[in-house]
Amino acid sequence: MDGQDSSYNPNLPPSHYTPMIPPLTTDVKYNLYDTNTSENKPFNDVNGMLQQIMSIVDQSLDEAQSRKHAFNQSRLKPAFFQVLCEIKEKTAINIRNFPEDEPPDAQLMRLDNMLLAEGIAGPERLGGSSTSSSAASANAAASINDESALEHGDYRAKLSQIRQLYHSELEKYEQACNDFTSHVINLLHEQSRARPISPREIDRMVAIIRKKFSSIQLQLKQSTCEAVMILRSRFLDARRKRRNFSKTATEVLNEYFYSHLSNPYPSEEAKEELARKCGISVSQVSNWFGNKRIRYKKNIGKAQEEANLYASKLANQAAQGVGSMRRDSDSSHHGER
DNA sequence: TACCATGATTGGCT
DNA sequence: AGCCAATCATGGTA
Repeated sequence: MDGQDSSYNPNLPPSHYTPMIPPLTTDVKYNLYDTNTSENKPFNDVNGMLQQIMSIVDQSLDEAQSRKHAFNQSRLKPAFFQVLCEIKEKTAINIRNFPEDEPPDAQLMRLDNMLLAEGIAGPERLGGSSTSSSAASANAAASINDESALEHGDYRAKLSQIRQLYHSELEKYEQACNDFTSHVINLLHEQSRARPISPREIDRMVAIIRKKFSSIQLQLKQSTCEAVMILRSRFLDARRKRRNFSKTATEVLNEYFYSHLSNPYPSEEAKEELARKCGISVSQVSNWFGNKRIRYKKNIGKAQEEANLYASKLANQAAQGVGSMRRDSDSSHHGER
């Protein structure tokens, strides 16, 4: 075998050996390991040793126990264990056919990427995302950001809550995994004095444990991703997060609508101005007019009062002298109602 | 809690 | 691209 295996000595020095399983007998005779007794001599050459081991099942418990201890003290034991380890490597272990280098799980990678993208898994990042975006889209009414700042903060708070939970859980699993792994390693090391265990076997066991724990982590990551998705859909889906426009905004929009009732189709420039006045986006203005037109048409009777309301409002404004800058198309053509 | 109001979305049309 | 109509999903309220 290679140098790694040949250098491996599965045994502590015999003098340090303490049996894990206490002798079944309390008879002191077999607890004194006298290497000078005739029974122990056969362990000094390979053939004798093998013979002793093979016939151990025929012996009484006490006798077998005694031989076991004699074997443990034999100078041939390390070499013997080494051979057994090599045989194991070639046969029994391979039956399990443990995949040595399994490809990284695709799902796990996806989850990791997402967690990284959401700022859950990566390093803590400072909340500078909104400042740059608002600067970039200056025309999109600064007050929108003000209005949604509270919710945005709420979103970030919930996200960091998820992040915190994720990290503490992850750490917990990591800790548990390490504890368990070192425990098993210790156990195997201890057992390697009594039975042939190769370092590769231990490595494999560690790999198995890590795999088990990583599947637990996978579940954690999965549920974290789920939580983030739910959070996102709650907070970032505008449709779900519909807010009524402010009273002044609807007033401005209605004012325009009823003063242009004959042709309630604001131009792009008009939309932009309305958007600016109302602190909403242009597409929101378009939505509003779309909804308004269709709903006005559907229920003209009901809208009549509203129309009168805004008509009188306009009249008042005109009477108060604001009318110096006449509203262009209002009085000239509103024949239909 | 039921019901209506309202902003957003979707699909089809021009 | 802009619009209409239907629809969704939530907000507000009696």
